[in-house]
Amino acid sequence: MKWDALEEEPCSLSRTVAVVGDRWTLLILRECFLRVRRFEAFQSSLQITRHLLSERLKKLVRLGILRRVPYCEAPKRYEYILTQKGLDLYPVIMAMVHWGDIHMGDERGRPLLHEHKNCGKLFNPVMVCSECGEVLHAKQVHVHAGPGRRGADAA
Amino acid sequence: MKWDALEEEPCSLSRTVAVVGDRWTLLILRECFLRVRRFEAFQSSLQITRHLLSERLKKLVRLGILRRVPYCEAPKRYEYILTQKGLDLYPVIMAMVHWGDIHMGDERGRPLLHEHKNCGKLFNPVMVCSECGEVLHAKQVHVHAGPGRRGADAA
DNA sequence: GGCTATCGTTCTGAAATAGAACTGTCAAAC
DNA sequence: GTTTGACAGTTCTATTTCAGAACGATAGCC
Repeated sequence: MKWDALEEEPCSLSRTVAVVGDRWTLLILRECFLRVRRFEAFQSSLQITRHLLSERLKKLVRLGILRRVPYCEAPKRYEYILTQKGLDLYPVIMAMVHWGDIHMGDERGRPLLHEHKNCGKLFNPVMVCSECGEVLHAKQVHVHAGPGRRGADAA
Repeated sequence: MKWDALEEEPCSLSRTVAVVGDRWTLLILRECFLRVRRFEAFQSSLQITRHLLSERLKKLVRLGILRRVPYCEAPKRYEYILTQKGLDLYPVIMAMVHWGDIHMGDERGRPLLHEHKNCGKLFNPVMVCSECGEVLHAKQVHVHAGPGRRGADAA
């Protein structure tokens, strides 16, 4: 399956995977949420090849997840900054971080701790139902075909 | 960077990416949450090559995300079923589905709708703070180095 | 001029993926 | 008792993608 084909599937997961479903893109987004913004900074902290970094940044800009903003006129230099669409990926990243904290940790403990400024406490991200506020579990969710469904695929 | 190296990074996101950071693995997990369990069923619904499917299933079993359970003695046949570790990936999948619903939709509407059996309503997944219950936004979170941090990388 | 910083592009070999065919086991049908 | 079909993989080759390193462009500073 090609990446472009994924984007056309009648499945929101496929479409999201088409955008962030490769390791470098996810790692680049992690850096974005850690306030990294410049080409050299991404490159040196990720050890990604410059070629791939350039390509991924272009893709993220094209998709409206990052904005390319000049911060220096001469020579022309740009920063890559998350758009609202990009900021909305926060739950995806945090869900992955949390799963890694729980299931892929080592004896030394968590690499990073997250503090919620609103309440001042260290927290875990929890996924809840928008309607009743209860914690979500796969077995309590029933899936229906929606209006955008056409073929056999789903999620 | 090699996949194995990713797993060793002092970063929970890297470690999670090492496991689910490729498109086929994510799509296979989607199918698992939709109750798909057998080799042929994965293959025909995903149009994945048999070779890759075989390899990915092995990897997921090795990592303890799926269990390979015999359902037929002669001939030996197996099903692939989510373990607790696998079920815990539900927030990751749902966060991606929700982002796709919001940002990658088309005019026809959502491909799938999710009903919460507990409250009986169609819902969206929402990520909240485990301590105060408020909705999480990237800008309200402050990141600290944790005990498992060593070098430059983080998330 | 020579040095450094920043942001890329270009090149070549190595690795992963796609696509199709093949293997093996067993049950049921003819 | 031979054929067909379902299931769960493995093997093979061509194509695509990625890694690693070098190269280019632009400008500021000494």
